[in-house]
Amino acid sequence: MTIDPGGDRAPEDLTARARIRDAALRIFADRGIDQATIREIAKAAGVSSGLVRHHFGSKEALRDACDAYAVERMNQIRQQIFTEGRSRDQAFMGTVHPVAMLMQRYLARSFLDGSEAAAARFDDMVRLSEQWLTDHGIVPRDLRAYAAVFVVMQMGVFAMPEQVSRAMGADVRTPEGNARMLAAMVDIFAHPLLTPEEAAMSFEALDRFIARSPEGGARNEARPKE
Amino acid sequence: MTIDPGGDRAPEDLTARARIRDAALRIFADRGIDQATIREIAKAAGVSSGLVRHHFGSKEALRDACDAYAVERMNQIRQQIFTEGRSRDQAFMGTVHPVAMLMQRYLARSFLDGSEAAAARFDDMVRLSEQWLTDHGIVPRDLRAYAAVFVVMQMGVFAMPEQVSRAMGADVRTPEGNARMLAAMVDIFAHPLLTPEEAAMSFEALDRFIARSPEGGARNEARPKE
DNA sequence: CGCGGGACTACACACGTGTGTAGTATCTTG
DNA sequence: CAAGATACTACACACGTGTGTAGTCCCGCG
Repeated sequence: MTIDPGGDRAPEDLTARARIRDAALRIFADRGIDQATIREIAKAAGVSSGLVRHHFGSKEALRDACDAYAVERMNQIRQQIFTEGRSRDQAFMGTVHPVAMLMQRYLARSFLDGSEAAAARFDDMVRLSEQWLTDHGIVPRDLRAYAAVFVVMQMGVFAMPEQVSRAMGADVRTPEGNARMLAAMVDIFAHPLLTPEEAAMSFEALDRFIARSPEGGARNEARPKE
Repeated sequence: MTIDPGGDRAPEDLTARARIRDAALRIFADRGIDQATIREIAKAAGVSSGLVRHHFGSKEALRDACDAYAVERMNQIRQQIFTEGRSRDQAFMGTVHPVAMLMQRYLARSFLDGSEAAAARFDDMVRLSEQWLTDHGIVPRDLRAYAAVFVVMQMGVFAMPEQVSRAMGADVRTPEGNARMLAAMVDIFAHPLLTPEEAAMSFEALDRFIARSPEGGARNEARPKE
């Protein structure tokens, strides 16, 4: 099953440029950005490889276009869910949207590969997480590290869909499999996994390492790129 | 700072074969397996590229050797920590060991890239997680999905060290930065992030999707490859 | 000493890659 | 209609890759 990043439009109705971008987004998300080839994308879009270059200039520029489009689509979906008054469960329901699923996988790949745009996007997500945590009255020992780890944990789930699918016995790239995976995430975050005693012992041991470092103790220095 | 996968031995004391394997492990973990090149590994090991082939036959075989060595080293470390009677916090303290840090990053890359050995290793970790959860008296709604997601979440942290480091403002590839990151993980798992009401609403919404699928409801079918 | 085998290197090959270029079709617009 | 731009293709180039091959060095052993 292939997901159309454009939504409900039929592929033949799209311009070649849009078809290329959609194919790139999907293949980038599936194979990883470095592994994907221009020719493969062109073939999937039903055009020549030269046309990809004609429209986007380079692979890097094509990736930038995908980044921008992914962010735009995610914002659209967020907006749509929000204005539909589904704010109760927006955080998780948004991710079962087929297009959102694809975008999440694309973004995860983007984080893995690394780029300026990806870094900026990641920092956005960390900021959003910090806000969410603060709004929920959660006050971690180390807010920034907490939020950063929180984000990578969530994205890790979208970064290794094959492993999760095989272990679960259901394809997480389908809405149903994805929903089941998300339900497991909710379950994880709904209950504590460590007893206070276990956590205290781990903290004590880990703090010894952190304190040993000259920089490890500093926690609230200026954010890189605010 | 580069970590020596072999431990405390000086690089010049190792055989060329071991130096190649160590260099491969480190470069695979840093760049990703597909991105790493034989020539780069050879250069890092101080040998010719032909020697890599002479000793390992192919890149895939080199990777297999790294897989086997990573598992072996991880078991050694686990054993060591266990026999030292540090079982209280073994789960997290083991991962601050410099070699263990590297192996975790290697394994994460391995999961991302995908291979038979990686899949088997992942399934091992899922099984271990299921056991750990059961031993801790945690009974999730969907044990297999829960354990699978739990594993990818943890590995996701090791898969995107650059993103976490930048957001945290400290390199998680150092023992201190890693310890700080792990402390954040402990903090996340020590307290619930969702209220029972929030979790219930999310479950209700997600279950609608799961129930819609013919396969989504089945959860305890035979494990693939037990 | 002789010599055989493993460690090791230098070099070449085939291939896939992103990119460049020239040319053709198709659409737009005055 | 004319003509210029735009969409699009086919083909070639330079380069890095994993892999193959021939040859050299060196150590152990009869």
